[in-house]
Amino acid sequence: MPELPEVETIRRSLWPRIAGARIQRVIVRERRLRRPIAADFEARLKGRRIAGIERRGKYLLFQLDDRHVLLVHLGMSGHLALKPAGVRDGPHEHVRLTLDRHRALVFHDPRRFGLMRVGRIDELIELHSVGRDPLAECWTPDTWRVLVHQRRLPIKNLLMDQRVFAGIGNIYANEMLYAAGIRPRRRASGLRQPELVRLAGAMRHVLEKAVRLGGSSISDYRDADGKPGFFQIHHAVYDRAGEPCRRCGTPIRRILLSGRSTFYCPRCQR
DNA sequence: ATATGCACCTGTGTGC
DNA sequence: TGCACACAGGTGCATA
Repeated sequence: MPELPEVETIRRSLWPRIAGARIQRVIVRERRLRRPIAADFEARLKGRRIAGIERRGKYLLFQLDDRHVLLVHLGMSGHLALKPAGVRDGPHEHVRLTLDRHRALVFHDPRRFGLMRVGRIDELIELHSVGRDPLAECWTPDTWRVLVHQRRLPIKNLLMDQRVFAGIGNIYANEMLYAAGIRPRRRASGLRQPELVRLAGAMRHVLEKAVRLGGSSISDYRDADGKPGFFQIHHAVYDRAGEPCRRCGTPIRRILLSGRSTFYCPRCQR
């Protein structure tokens, strides 16, 4: 479900409320996530304080006071919510961290594509292949030339490659390609300099705007306080097949790229 | 090495 | 109303 803007929104809404909180109890109701939750998960968390929250791509890293890290990935349908302790668990609330001051941090994930792990940061192999943050880095034309060099795959697939651009998923790949006026199927290596410059600007602009608006709430995404995002109101192409392009009125097209729905305006994107 | 297809899950919407 | 099917914000592994 969540891409960079949604994960960043959760991080920002969570941190001021749980900074320094002590984890008093750990309740795991379902260990079968993308990978099974390890047997020592509870013991490694109990009694720790939350010393920081960092984001790497779509991963959240809760820094603990013993130099370990709680790694969380929300997959397609994962949520993190801060609730009053004692509120009854719903059917898909797999992990509950009871905090001090009568609160609980709850992980909810119907499809169970999410991930939760505790370890030293160098033990968390998932992080080894996470690429560079599209917002944190300065993307120069030289950087882009290296990235697209001899890459014959569609540019949309390159944008969604987490080893390259950490955090971009299906919604924002579609939206930034529209903003840049580039068709999703174009080969990465075939993009010309002005197109790369437009794409670099669109990447930053789309993601920053989405973060400002709290991400996209398609069906049930909420931040840690239960508030929805509002970027979906501004989607130009995502999930708008057949609807008129906001710029030229041409119906938005839907195609499949590597099995993922892909949307574009045939007139505005070349 | 690189690119695609499919599997992993549950929930929801659509059409018959 | 019920049923079958397609599809959903992601990732990883097997296969060409």
